[in-house]
Amino acid sequence: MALRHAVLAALLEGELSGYQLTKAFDLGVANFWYAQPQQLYAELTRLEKGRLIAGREVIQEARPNKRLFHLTDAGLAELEEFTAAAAKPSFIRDDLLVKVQAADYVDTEALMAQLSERAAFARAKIDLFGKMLRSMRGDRTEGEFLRHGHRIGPYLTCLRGLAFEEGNRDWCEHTIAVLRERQKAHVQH
Amino acid sequence: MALRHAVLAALLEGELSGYQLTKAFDLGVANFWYAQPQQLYAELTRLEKGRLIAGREVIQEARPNKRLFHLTDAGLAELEEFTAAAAKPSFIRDDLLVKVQAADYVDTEALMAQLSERAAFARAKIDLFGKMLRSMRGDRTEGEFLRHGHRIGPYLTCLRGLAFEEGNRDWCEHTIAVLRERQKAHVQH
DNA sequence: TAAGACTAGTCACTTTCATGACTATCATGG
DNA sequence: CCATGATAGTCATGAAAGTGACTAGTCTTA
Repeated sequence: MALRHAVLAALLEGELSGYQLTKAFDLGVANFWYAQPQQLYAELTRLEKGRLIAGREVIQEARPNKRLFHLTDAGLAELEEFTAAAAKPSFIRDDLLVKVQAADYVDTEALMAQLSERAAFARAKIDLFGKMLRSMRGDRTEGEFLRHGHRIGPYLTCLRGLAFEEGNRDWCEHTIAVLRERQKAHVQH
Repeated sequence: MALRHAVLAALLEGELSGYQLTKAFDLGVANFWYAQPQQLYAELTRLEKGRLIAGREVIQEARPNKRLFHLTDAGLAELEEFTAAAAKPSFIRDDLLVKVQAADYVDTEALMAQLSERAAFARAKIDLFGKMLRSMRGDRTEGEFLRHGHRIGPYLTCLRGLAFEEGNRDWCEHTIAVLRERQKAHVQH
């Protein structure tokens, strides 16, 4: 029951089609969850059956018809219940960390390539988050916006995403530097 | 195929029993993955069947007998192959972020309680990581250790875990402060 | 003007993860 | 001397997440 609530939270923004949701959850734009189209469509079906969301069909001319979903009262209640329930601690769970854990025993070259790829990915997301934050707060300062803005949830999660990716970038760069220096030292012997 | 490689990477440390592994992966001590005992035992069984690890029984007097596992050559090869393969990007996936995303619509009191619980948890882990790092590097400085230490993988992943938890702590505290100030402002109207 | 990307979604299937309940024995504290 | 808690695991089952393959029309651009 996890993606479930992420979808409900996303629908707080207003009406969204399944396809729009996939855009948000897909390429990592959603900074608080991630899921693939198939999972989202399946979840939407389940949620609609449970009457936590309701959809209405929109007939379109130039492109396929779509269904726009919105939260029902029951859906909002469910989300509130979920928020009140105790959260389990979260952990990093990342292939790349497993690989670095094994760094002393495996091919360093391949590992460094992956670390720099990840660093590049992180930089791209940092960029994206910066733009999203700016667009959410408009011409107000961050402090101003957080004090008086009317919808700060997405802004706050975006801030976490930003910090997380900055952490990724810094760690990847640092790790690369360490591995490179050891490589150099090793060659000299 | 993810826990699988995390277990292999953990066994690089040397021989470990299933029970010792659970201690490492359990309460979040392992900074690069997390799993419950049942999953680990199941994974160990699978890995042994696939001959990626091998176990030997140790008969004990005062406590139950145990099986110590170690990597086989095939296991090391598998780990190397895994490390060379492209890593998929990782995402934060956290209940708490979903809840904050909904912050504008749900009970703030309960949410703040969870945020401060999480902050406390993060502080505890920061402490733990600090101790682990110190014990790994001994009396050397970090730079010294990273240049010349003979096993730096766990140290590097530990650094990522530390930074992650510092990020959690800071974000939780900041978010609490923001929510509290809004609450205050709201009451005054 | 054909290839490729975008909108909009579905079906079937597998792999992973998580949970609860259970069995033993021994050591320690109150 | 009895209740915890640590050591060392096992079994069964359910929930969640991930993957591949597909349909079908439209818009863009090289």
